[in-house]
Amino acid sequence: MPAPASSSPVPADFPATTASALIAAHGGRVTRTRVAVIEALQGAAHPLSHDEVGVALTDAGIAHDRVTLYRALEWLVDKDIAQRIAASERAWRFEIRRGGEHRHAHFHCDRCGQVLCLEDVPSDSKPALPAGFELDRSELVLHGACADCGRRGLKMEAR
Amino acid sequence: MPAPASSSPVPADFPATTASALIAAHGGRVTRTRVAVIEALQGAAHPLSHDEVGVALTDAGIAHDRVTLYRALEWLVDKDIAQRIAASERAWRFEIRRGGEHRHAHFHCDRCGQVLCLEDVPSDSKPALPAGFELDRSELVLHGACADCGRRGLKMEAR
DNA sequence: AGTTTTGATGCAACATTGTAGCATTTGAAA
DNA sequence: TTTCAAATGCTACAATGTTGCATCAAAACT
Ligand SMILES: [Mn+2]
Ligand SMILES: [Mn+2]
Ligand SMILES: [Zn+2]
Ligand SMILES: [Zn+2]
Repeated sequence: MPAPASSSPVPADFPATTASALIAAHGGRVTRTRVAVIEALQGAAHPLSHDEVGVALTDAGIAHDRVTLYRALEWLVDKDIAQRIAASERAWRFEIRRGGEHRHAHFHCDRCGQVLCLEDVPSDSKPALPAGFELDRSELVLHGACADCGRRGLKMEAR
Repeated sequence: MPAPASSSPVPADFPATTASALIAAHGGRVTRTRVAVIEALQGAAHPLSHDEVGVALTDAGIAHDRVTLYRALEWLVDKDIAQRIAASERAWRFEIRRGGEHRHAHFHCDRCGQVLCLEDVPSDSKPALPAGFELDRSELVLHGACADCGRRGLKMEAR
């Protein structure tokens, strides 16, 4: 089912939801890679690592290069379409930033390394900072053991 | 002023403060490297990267190997003498864990990469987690621009 | 003080994660 | 269709950690 071909300039401030609309709205070129990356992030139930996105692209039959993928993700973050999460593993994780949604905390299982979105735990503390400091955003990451891993049991299946 | 030489078994549960006492209290061997690392962390005004600790050791005239340093830091974290902070730079940072102190948040300047301890911003939220999850600790990192960098001005002197 | 034990170190090699430079391709505007 | 900057795909490279293993030395034991 081919969508109405071409035209229809996207209203730039309307919360676009399709990948191509999002890209175009930010003045970027709509490429297969970018579209696929966005769709991978949109379809994910939790923040994806660079590598996981890569797998998703492969699964979708989209050839891709490691570097291109890094650059695509970087661009998305830059445009605020996606955000990076440093959950204390070595690798960053990425998730789509749905318009209007407020920031939420994440849970990092120190056992299996999984990262979970805690949609209803806000991450927006705005404490008083030393003079001259300007706050951009706050990132709250909880650490512990996920249900699958259970607190008791072995130690350290992953950092 | 040489401390009373030798002897005096350290009361293992008293909050030891000297490096050697800390190490011994955790059943580790008191080595020059470990002592120097702890003292570097204790003397630091902010969390140090592996590399910064290395410089401190060099300054203190302590020869050291990259790997040994990593392992020393790992051991300290393992024993809960120090803690790791993932402030979203590539490299971890380490800080001493002073007994009884509650966890505090950190500020990461997205401009210059500096990390600052926000001693009076607690980082101890204990929100409700999905069933089966167990919380160990929570890490709160604020992002923005430090006073030196100022919000306005150039972009991206460091990630 | 000498011996022994085993934790800690040093070195080399490797792994992971991300960047930079540059020639080539391609999206999309003209 | 043509044009041309933006994206891509290499290839190198940088930064940060890790593994294996032979050697050293802290501290316990005699
Ligand atoms: Mn999330
Ligand atoms: Mn701190
Ligand atoms: Zn887990
Ligand atoms: Zn700064």
